[in-house]
Amino acid sequence: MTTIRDVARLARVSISTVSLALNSPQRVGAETLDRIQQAIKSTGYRIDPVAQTLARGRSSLIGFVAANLGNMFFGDIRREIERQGLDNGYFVLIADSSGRADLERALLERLEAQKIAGIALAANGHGEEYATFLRDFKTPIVMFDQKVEGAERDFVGSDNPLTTTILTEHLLQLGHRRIGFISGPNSLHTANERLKGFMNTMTGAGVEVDPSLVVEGGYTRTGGHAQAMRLLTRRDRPTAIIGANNMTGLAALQVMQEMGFRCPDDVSLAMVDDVPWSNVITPRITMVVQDAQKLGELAAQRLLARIASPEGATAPPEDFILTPRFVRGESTRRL
Amino acid sequence: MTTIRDVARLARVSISTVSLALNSPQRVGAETLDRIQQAIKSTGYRIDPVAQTLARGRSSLIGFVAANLGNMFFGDIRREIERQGLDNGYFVLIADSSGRADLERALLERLEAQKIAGIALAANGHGEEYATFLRDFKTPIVMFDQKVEGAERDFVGSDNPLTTTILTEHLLQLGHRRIGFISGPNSLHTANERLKGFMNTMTGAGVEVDPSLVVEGGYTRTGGHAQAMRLLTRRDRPTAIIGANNMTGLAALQVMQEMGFRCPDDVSLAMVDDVPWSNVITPRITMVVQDAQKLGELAAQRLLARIASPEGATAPPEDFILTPRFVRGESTRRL
DNA sequence: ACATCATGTCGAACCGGTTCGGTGGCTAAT
DNA sequence: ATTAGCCACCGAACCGGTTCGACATGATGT
Repeated sequence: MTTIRDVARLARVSISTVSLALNSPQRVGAETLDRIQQAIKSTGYRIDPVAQTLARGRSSLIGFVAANLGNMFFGDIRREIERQGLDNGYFVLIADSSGRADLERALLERLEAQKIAGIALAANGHGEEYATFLRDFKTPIVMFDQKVEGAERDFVGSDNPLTTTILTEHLLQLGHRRIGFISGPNSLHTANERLKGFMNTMTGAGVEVDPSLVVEGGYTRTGGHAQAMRLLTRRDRPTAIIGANNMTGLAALQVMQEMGFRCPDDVSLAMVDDVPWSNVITPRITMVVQDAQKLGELAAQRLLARIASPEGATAPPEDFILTPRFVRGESTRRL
Repeated sequence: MTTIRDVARLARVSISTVSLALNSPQRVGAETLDRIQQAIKSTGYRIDPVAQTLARGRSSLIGFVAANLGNMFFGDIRREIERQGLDNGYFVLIADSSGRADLERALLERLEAQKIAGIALAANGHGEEYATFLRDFKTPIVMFDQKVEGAERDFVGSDNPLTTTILTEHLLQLGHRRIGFISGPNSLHTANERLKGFMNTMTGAGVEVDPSLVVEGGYTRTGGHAQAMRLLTRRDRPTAIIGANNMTGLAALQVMQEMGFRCPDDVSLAMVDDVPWSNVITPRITMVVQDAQKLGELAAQRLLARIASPEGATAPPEDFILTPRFVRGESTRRL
């Protein structure tokens, strides 16, 4: 391994001059700069990022923390952050919290110990104590998808109440009144907002919500499956089901198939978020989708800005809310 | 930040003793050890991984490099490696090469500069020069999925010729003779082996293969779509199609749906590898699946063994080949 | 009683960079 | 001619650990 000292010796300058040449070339004399660059070429010198991190107190790594990388939604965001990160010289360190707040916290602390430059986080914790933890974190954090009230961090997400409002209005328009709603964990911001969107739209339309038709599927496949099963085995089963995310929506479809119900003839279905290959699933599911790529873009830009400049670090936190898009499928029919 | 020197001062020992206490407690006197641990508790000292990496010349990070994290297959493997890694104190640094060999190589070099402890790699490069690059890499590497001849590294994968052999035999048994095969990039080991499995089974059964029915879909959704389109728009279109991986297989299904063909009534379909939610796709696709979790387990174990012990580092490379499993769906019918 | 050895601890060098307070030489202002 | 100021460069301290050789002490062997 050739070090900065080897380069200095070869170029007959001090190591501090080499360091200068590397970091602020304009502050070094033209001829000297030339000699140094020659020496770098001929030795094949590559700066040691670890030593640099130790000396600078900050690495060129960016952290990406989410609940479930298997979910295409997070995958798309990750890809975008990784792309922009690499372009700016950052490596992306990925960690999957599996939706566990305690694990997520441990991960964040480990990332911080690595002197990571910044973190993109889809939080799974909640509550005041957690918000304080996030607020006092010294490393720049940009939150996406899940907003944590009181964390006072940049946030990039979608208009979540709107997602379910759109789907609910759509179903109401088709004549549905008994609508089952498979919600997410009430510790999650998006889950609460989506539930709110549903409830408000229903009551706003003068339709009373049967509370037993609102179930909590944990945003997961297994949770969604169990709850869809509960909804569909009832005598007075709903005429339509809304899945608050892609996992629970598809789980509901799976249950319908397993139980021999036909969608949409027997039960209508709509959900929030897309999945890969949704266009080969029969029936094409009616959904509201978020622009994951755009979300990733915004999150990455904001994070890089925070990291790069001192003024970026002190700017007040900002929210970026995108409007989701309605995609009509064939999984909903007029009653 | 409290450092090792703070702890040393508080425990009234030298910093080297604190370091000893941390790394080989049995070499430190009981009473001294006690004082040091007290000091650690009371200061809340946490070792700085960056400084440790610099001093040791090796970090506690593991790299995971694959072509497409969005593909569930890689996702499952990643999850397993991450799980085992975390259990052993390793963080997993993920990088997506997007299937580009040059990018992959750059990523590997960056990982090495981070003094990463080990790498799990699904290679996308090929050729002798690339094999040499991998062989001479100083960091432990365990390869999975894609074997690179001459790299002389541990390899964890499936019996790839068998995957397509099984599918081909299945289709032959159903009376199919004109079978379209959407292959992967011939720079990839798995693609070649799967193609070989198909060709050998066909000729072994005395069936001549129409070379124009063997196309190269690049293992990607778009490539698979284009090639499936070519196959299905022919007058003498095949009666069955095999997708060499999940992307191309599903792309073929998508084309069938777009063109109004019914599967399996008009064209039969089979593919290698599963996708999430395949059980809500109609028809249920006949496939041969790899045990991704088991693959991840093996890869992680092997990598950790290489990293942990000096004898592990010198052990000769070994191949671990798993047998894939046939999953019969309803996408293939008797002619 | 003396050489031998194991045990516990320490000092100092080292890993490979960054950064800050100089210093010497040269030009510009007074 | 003197002072001021700037430019290019350097020395040394520092980031926070690890590791190795040395040393003091007390136990063991003969």
